[in-house]
Amino acid sequence: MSIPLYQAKAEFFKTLGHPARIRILELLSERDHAVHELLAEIAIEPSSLSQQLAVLRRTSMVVSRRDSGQVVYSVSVPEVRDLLAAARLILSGIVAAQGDLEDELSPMSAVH
Amino acid sequence: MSIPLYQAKAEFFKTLGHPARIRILELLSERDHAVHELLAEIAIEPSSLSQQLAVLRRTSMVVSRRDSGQVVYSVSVPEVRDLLAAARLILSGIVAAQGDLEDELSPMSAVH
DNA sequence: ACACGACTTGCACAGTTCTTCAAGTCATGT
DNA sequence: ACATGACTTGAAGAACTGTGCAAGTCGTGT
Repeated sequence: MSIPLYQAKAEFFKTLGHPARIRILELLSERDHAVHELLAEIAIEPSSLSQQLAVLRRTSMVVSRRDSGQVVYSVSVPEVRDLLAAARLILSGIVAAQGDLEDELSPMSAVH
Repeated sequence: MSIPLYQAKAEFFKTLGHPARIRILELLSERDHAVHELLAEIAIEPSSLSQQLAVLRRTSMVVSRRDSGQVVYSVSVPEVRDLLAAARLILSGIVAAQGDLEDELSPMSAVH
């Protein structure tokens, strides 16, 4: 049952490898959100949101609790904020180095 | 004309979401390596290694140069090291919370 | 010019992940 | 007890990713 570390890391990053899941984590790292609040911010089917939340729950990155008829999610590991920040840093470095990728990346950027 | 940032982030993390690519980045963040050196450390087919290197090249996370008959790779963004460290931190947090995966995480965790 | 080692690329097959629809659960208000 | 709003789950097909083999390129030494 020995899962090598690099394997665990890969799984971990894979969990972050989806736009909706990134959005969720960013919103949750600001403050806790009920599912319907997330739904209002992220343009996606309820069932799809639920699927992505399930992925994040499975990897223990978020936890949910019931609160007066709603389900409220929160990040279980506060360091997630640091990680997203580190990613932002690297990303801006890469973008700056490439200089001109921004234009190609714009389709559908209206949303955010 | 801004990139949907969460989309770019997701792509970025997706790039990290593969055991071989994690290994590669860890090795390269120690020092530059020629392909055949990577091959000696990572147990995969040459063509598979090459494919994964291509993925990392495409996302500008590594660069390659030819050097006396060999191809040498290096990380192009030094902050990658920080990112891997941040991931390690979160991972150990999650693991500690879950309790019993720790043993598996020790092989080679001395350095990384 | 030729062979060889060091890599990379193309490709087909297999496995994995996403998306959506339909159905199901659960707690609250009437 | 029933309806409703708030979510979750199951499942099927589409889309994407990874793997290994065969073939190809590139540079160096003979």
